[in-house]
Amino acid sequence: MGSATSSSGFPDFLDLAADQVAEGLLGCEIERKLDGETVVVRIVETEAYDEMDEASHTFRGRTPRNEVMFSEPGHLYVYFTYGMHYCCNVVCGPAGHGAAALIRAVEPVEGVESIERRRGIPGKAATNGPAKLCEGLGIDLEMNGHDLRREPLVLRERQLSDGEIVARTTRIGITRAADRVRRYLIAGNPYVSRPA
DNA sequence: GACAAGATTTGCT
DNA sequence: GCAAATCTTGTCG
Repeated sequence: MGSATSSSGFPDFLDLAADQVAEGLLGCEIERKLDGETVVVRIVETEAYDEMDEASHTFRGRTPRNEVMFSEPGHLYVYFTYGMHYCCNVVCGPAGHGAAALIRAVEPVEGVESIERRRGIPGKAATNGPAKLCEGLGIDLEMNGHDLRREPLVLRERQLSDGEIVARTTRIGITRAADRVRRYLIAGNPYVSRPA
């Protein structure tokens, strides 16, 4: 994994393959500035996708929608689905390979009230799902392609706490390549969308 | 140009 | 546990 919190705080492993990035993102923080407020959350669950994956948006090549997944690692790929939900991913390397790590669940660290107000629901139910956390953090298509090194949405590397262990399982909500073990989560964390 | 499916969430039975 | 809500994207004709 990356070194223990580099000076800039920005992860140095994002140019690696999707699975390594997905695992490395666990424990990392996202700082979101919106409406004059600052919200900080900690990533507790992710999933890996890339061109060789039948379940990935990039499996059948480049399209207007997935173009961002082929851009520089460290950018945000946001997509709209089911006619009402947004989900966000961190673009992974190597650059131009159409890979990304879906952020499936986060744990509030700061500004919980702001998240709950936007979601209209208190507690872990406010951020324990890909579309839920996007709504809670006010992320939509306007953030597609955003550079995560800049405000108002910044990604910072953080180590897992002592005793925290990474668990791997098959992914959730997909029908193709459903048997591939590419979902990563912090074992036992109460904010994950579903236990391991 | 038309149609089916979708990296989900929520509410009701 | 199951189905509805809701609409964009990709694929096929």
